[in-house]
Amino acid sequence: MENTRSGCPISATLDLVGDRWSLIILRDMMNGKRRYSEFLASPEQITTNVLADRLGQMERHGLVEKTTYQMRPKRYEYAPSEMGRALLPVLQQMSLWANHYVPGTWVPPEQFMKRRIAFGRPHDGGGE
Amino acid sequence: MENTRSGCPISATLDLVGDRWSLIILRDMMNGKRRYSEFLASPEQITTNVLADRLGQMERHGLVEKTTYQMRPKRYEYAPSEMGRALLPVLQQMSLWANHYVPGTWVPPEQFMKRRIAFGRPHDGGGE
DNA sequence: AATTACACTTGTGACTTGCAAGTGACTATT
DNA sequence: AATAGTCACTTGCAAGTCACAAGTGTAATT
Repeated sequence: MENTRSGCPISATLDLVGDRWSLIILRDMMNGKRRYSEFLASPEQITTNVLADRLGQMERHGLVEKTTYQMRPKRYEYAPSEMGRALLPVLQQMSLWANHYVPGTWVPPEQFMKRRIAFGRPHDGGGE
Repeated sequence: MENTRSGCPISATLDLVGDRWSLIILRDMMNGKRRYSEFLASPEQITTNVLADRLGQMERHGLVEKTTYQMRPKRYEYAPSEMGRALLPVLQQMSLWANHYVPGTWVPPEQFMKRRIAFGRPHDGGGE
């Protein structure tokens, strides 16, 4: 999941977030979660090594920004970048789709579904 | 990638199509491709075993319908079901996002981006 | 000094993927 | 009639990714 398979925008998106976990973490961030332990607490039960790996990957790709929220002991928090936040419409469409076609899925809160994002000017993903 | 991790519609969607290939195959189907050899010919270069596996998985999950288009020798074609076609908005949003944020991605044809789908009545995914 | 909290890292085995080659049913060509 | 070709796969194996459990480093708390 590192370099790009083709110029197709769909495959490019999947090369960045086309796995079982990245968009779950982004979803949590959109809902205000910021810390490692908060992501671990989600019902999908991501494991610690995969979480650390995905956070690092998304940071390298410019989807997530890592900041130190406390020195001594050093503690970090993770927030979605503009590029990361701009994936909200993808998450919203997935939600609408699953609510229609996958029985038993819950309906997300209005504040999640109604939120609108605005694209900023494009920037380079800052690949590794 | 088989049973559901939580009731979250995003995680449910990812449980069905959250891998590197399923949505690429669906994209090809949305663009009219129907046959095994056509999917293999795409620039992303899926391998034969993964293609066979994903087609079977998506068929079992009700995203794809397999029909025999010729007896003697038996030949099959794969078309997206309504459930599969309903993922178009997800693909469109991914395209918009990548065109904005991932340099070098091509812009999909208008007929792909402008197409609109209508949700039918919900139906059960037809688990395996 | 021992315990707790947070944010990870490491080790191991199981599962999934990529790559290459082979198979079976037929059709077309020589 | 034998050979070659097409299509839609299947099989085998090595390499990569994942889940699960345990351990590490820094510092505050008791």
